[in-house]
This record gives sequence, C-alpha cells and structure tokens, in this order.
Amino acid sequence: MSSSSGKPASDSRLQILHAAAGCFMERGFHATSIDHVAHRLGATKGIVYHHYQSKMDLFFDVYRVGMTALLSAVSVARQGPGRGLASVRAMLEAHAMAMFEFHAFENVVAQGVQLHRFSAMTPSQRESFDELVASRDRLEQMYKEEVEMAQSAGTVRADLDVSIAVKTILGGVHWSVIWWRPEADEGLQARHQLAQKMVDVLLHGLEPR
Amino acid sequence: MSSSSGKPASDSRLQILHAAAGCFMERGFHATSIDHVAHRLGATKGIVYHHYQSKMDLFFDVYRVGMTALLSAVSVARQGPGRGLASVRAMLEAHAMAMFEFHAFENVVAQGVQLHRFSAMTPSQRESFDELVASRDRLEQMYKEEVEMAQSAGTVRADLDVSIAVKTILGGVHWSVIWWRPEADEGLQARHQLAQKMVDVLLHGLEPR
DNA sequence: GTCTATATGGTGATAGAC
DNA sequence: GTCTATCACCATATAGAC
Repeated sequence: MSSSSGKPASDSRLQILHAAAGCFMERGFHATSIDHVAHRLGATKGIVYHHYQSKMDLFFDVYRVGMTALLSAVSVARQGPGRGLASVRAMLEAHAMAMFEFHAFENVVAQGVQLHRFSAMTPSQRESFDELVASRDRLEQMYKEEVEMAQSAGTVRADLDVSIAVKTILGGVHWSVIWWRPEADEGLQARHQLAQKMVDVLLHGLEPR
Repeated sequence: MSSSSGKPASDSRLQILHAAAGCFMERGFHATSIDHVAHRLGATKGIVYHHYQSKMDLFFDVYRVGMTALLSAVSVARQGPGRGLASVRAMLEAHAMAMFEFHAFENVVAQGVQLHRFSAMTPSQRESFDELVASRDRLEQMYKEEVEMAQSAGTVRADLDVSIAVKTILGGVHWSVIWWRPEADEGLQARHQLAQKMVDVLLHGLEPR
C-alpha cells in the first residue's frame, strides 16, 4: 500500500493510519482532532505531523487504503472462473467481505463520498481528491460492465436500467458500514455467511421463485 | 411538524430548518457553522440562536423532520390496499419518493445514524437523541413485520433472514442520498419512475424469471 | 523521531443595544 | 426579533529543544 507521495508505508505510518481510521469512524472527520488520533496512538501530535503534512492528507490516505482494498477485492473476484451473473455474485461477495475486513477504512470511504469541495485544498490535495473520485467511478464501472455482459449472456434480466440497478445494489452493500459491527461476526465463516445472505437478497430479491 | 419542545413550527423556524438542512447536507454537521446557516438565510446568527438554543438542537430538529417524513410516508403506504409483497413494494416506493422529496433532510438523517455519543449532551438533548434512535428502529421494525407477514402469506421466500434482508434492502434505498441529485429528476413522474426501478431491483434482483 | 510550547484563526454561545 | 460586539475555547499547524 503506497501513500499519496509514492513513499512506501513505514510501520509508524501504518499505525497512524489505523488510529486515524478508528477515530474518523467513531467521530467523523471534522469532529476528530489530531490530538484524538495521537491519544489513540499513545503519543502526541508531533508524531502525526511528522508523518503527515495535514489532517486532510491523513484522511486521503485512509480513504485510499479503503478504496484500494475494495477495488482489489472486486477485481480479483471478477477475474475468477465465474461468468455472467456468477461473476457479479463473486464480486459482490468479495466486496462485502472487504467491507467487513476493512470496516473502519470503509466507513471513512463512505464519509469521503460526501466530502465537499468547500474546504480549501492545496493543488496536491486537489489531485488526491480527484484521484479518489476517479477510483470510486472505476469501481462502479466494473460492476456496470459485468452486468451488461451478463445481460448479453442472458443471465441477467435484459429489461434493467444498469446504472440504477448497480447504484441500488452497491447501496445495499455499502450501507453495511452503518449497521454492521465487528463484534457480532467475528469468525471468517460467520462473515462469509452474512455476505452470502446479503448478496442473495440483492441478486434474487424477496419474491419466491 | 412539531419541534422537540412541542411548540408549533413558526415561519422563521421553518426557514432556519431548511437553511440548516442544506448546510448540513453540503458540509456535514461539524463543518457547518451557525454563521453558514445564517448566511444562507441572508441574516446573522442572532436570529438562529433566538429560535434554537444550540447547534445540536437545530440538528435534532432537522433530523426529526426527515425521520418523521419517512415514517409517515411508509406507514401511510403500509395501510394501503396492498398485502404481502405488494404492501412491501408500496412502502419502499413511498420511502424512495420521500428520500427524494426531503433530500437534504434525509441526508442529515443519514449523518445522524453515525452521530456518536462522544459530544457532551444536555439531558434534554440526550432525550432527543434516544427518541431519534427509537424512531429509526421503528422504521426498520415496520418493514420486518410486513416482510414476515408476507412470508406467512407465501408472497416472500420463506428461507430468508428477515433482519439481514431488510437491512440490505433499506441500504439500497438510503444510499440514494449519496448519488441522487435533485437536478436530474425534477418532475414528479421522473422521480416515480426512478423509485419504481430501484424497488424493482430490490424486490426481484438481477436474475431473469 | 518525539516531545513541549505557542502562534493563529475559527466557532459556539452570550450580552445587550435598538 | 434582529443586530453588533465580544468572550472563551478548541483545533490546526509550526518552531524548536532534545
């Protein structure tokens, strides 16, 4: 995982990243102070500013880790053996699993979607911001393409507005940052079962077949 | 629509409420200053503090309006003629329509779900907070009950984990605060079509029948 | 690398004139 | 009811010792 400046992530940077993700998740970006992050590290804010130029850069790095985890999980699943609807299913299951595994980071990703352009950004931050928006679009695009291919193959309904369908389905997966709690499903197996149940609802709906 | 203190909503209160909802949506609760709200009103913050004791009380009132709109829309739809799956469909369509109509307020509701208990609350604010949590649970409960009834009637699959299914489906509806933009679907009819397409995906999934 | 100041600015909330 | 002025506080970010 590389930072915005292309430097490899040092050990202390990773620790800061995890502390920040936890704080941002619990209190939100604006309500989190650098002192909060430092306190969670058991240190002072000098160390944070030694590794990150600003709070926003820190936020961007947390976002980047979360989004990279999603993109990576989904594209690996996409390249698996499945085709058509089976491929979409594999993507969604991997997606949901990543939502659980990187829970704090994905919570921050969800906040980042809402991040406005009001706060002043340096050119470098602006670049990071644009990159994040692009990565978000890329994720959605992967799903759209796969659903369209499945439509051609006849394993997904042809009468579907793909854009709306994908947005709605991804909403079902992403919203889990709101209600899912790590304490509830600790084992990998429990998480996988949950992911399967969620994806099952999204692919088949409520109606009996 | 009544405020937390039970007073009827005056005209100026309503204006403040709308301005606050817009600001909270655009910048988030913590990044919004009372000056921002006042500026959107074309006034100064004296007027805001004349009507609301604190920023958090203002937030709670915005949240309350948004949540009341959802509860009201969904429970009216529930009491309609439909039964079983048709009733769930009517609830979801009304739900989605309310998400659009009260877009700014529902955006704040989504933020409120994340609102932490860290910030100090007065006993009265604490009471509001608990009431909001309860209203959120009530909304989910309405869906769970209706889905279970539909299961008994055989119009919804019996093999479904109702709690997970409802959370996932509501995620699909609620996430629209993230991607939906008022400019895109101005007419009531365009909105209704969008709502129907979203609900169609949630009830039937992707697979052809 | 990590710490302790501290500069600097913004924000919630209040006081009090009109 | 609405304004101006102001207080008290907190948070970002920096400087500089060790």
